[in-house]
Amino acid sequence: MKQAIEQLLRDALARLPAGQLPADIPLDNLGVERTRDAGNGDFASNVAMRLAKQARKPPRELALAIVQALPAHPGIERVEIAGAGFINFFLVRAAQAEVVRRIHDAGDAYGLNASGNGLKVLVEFLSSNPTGPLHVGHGRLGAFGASVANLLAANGYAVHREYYINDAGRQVDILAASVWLRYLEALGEKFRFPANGYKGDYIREIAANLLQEAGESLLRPEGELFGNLPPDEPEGGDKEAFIDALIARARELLGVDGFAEVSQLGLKSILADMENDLTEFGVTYDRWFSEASLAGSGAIDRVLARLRKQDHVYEKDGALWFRATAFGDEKDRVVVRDNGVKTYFASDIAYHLDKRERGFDLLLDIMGSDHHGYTTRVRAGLEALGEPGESLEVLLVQFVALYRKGEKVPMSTRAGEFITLRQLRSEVGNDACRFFYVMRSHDQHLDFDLELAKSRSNENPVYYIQYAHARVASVQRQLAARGYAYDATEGLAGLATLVSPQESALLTLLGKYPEVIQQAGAQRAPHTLVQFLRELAQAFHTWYNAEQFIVEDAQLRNARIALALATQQVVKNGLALLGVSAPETM
RNA sequence: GCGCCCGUAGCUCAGUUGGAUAGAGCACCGGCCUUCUAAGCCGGUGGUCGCAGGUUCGACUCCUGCCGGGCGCGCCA
Repeated sequence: MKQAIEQLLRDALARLPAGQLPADIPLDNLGVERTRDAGNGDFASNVAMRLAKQARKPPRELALAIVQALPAHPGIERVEIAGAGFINFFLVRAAQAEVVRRIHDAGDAYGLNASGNGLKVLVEFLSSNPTGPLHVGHGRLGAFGASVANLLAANGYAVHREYYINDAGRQVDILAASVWLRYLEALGEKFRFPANGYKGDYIREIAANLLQEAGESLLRPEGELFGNLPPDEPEGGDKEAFIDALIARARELLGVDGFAEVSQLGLKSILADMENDLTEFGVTYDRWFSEASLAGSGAIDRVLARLRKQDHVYEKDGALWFRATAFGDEKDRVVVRDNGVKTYFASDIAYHLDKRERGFDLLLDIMGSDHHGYTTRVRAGLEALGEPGESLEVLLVQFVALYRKGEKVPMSTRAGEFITLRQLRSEVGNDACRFFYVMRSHDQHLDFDLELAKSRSNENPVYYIQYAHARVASVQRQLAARGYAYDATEGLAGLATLVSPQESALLTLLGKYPEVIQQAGAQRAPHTLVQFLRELAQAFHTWYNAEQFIVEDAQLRNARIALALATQQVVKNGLALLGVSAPETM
């Protein structure tokens, strides 16, 4: 409808007598929008106000000229000029109810559109270090990333979901060392655990698996391991230096293969656990991409060679630096350290180039807000390799704070007192989790109220929306119980009977749904859909209380049930995009 | 110090990319169940949109400067 009105306005402007408007006025945006207030019609355009200056006419006078030139349209009842020069469009009411037929015909596909034009987009999200279980902060990234990916798919983008596994760096060595030490403890060795090791209980579980798989073959006496190492932090030393020395020693004692066996087992266990956790959460990926594979395939070296050839790198202090400042970054960045080790940033460039080489038009990265600064760097890398900087879009998601009974739940990874995603899911349920995580804009800190998420009452927005869906299912059950059957043909034929204010409000919202999907996708803003669903549920509950659906008059009854079913369908479609279930009973 | 994000009702937040009288939910006050689920509905109280300028027909929205909060600023990953 919006497009139709825009076309009418274009036609009207073209019909205006020559000289009324300068010839070169831009017609890309005619300012057609839904009105907030039904008193101002269904759609409004501010085009007369925008063009008033160029036309050298008062806005209202120009609006009048436009309205007089406006072609008739069967869906538009009347057009009014209001306020400073708004042109308000009032739709024919009976036509409005036709949305019920469209929803009936489209079913699960209602709201889908092709605005994405099949553009290939790779959504990389979460990509947490595989060194421990996912916690509540990761949960938000997962829920948000999955919902954004769903929205893009609904808008006709070709979406690929990917998880980047940081399995190549020092933290994997620390993981391996931690697992091995717990393994030694399990075999009765006694020593103090390193300050910088991973101390979570999951490490002990992995160590137990290691013991089962490897038996005592990896046992080495504690004395050989710790002899002649620099002091750890508790002894006044540097915990970083200590753990590095410990890792080097472990490699000596176990051999490169033995050490790799431990780290592979650790990685495998943690990744399997993450994938399982996320799958239960309804968050799935098309591919888990290994950072280590980039080094293995020579992709990083190829990138470095290209940068060298184009003179985008230089040597200083024994390290190799990328001229990021030439591409808008605030400082140059090291890609190869003086010890010959390639940095994480070097892998990042190679990874993003790889994405482009796989044919993705848009690279959408979704990560925690602490990764700020990353965008400029990686974009600089892409540009240096001849890729357009706009192909990379980064969404930074702000932190989550849990609240229990009004008190902030303390969380610190260091002290090991973090709450895992699994714990949260089992406490409040997947539906409430998925919903609460995307309820707020991603650039807003999220206060996650545990009591509210758990409450089975009208205070809880998840239940409020799900209840609308369940209520319709209940009406259907009641219908059958009273010996009626829903007749869709009659229902759709009787749509013109749906003219009460509540029905009209509901119909308007149902018609708006495709626009909401488009907007939420374009803005990568699932919370927009959340707001909409709440409004829709409210409009439904209001109607439900105002009117009986199961009435004697068969045509009216069927028409009302047709509208109820259409509402149910839209609630279901919307919740599906958010990864929230639509229950038949509650 | 520099960079990014945020500041809207008592609390948590929307605000359709510059439009009409700034909106929800919670909390609070008052009503509605012999009738399809009261996990619901109806009505009411509540605002100097952090502050000060600027841009224009029009600013919560854009620009500048302050104030306040969060995060980030390694040859870490």
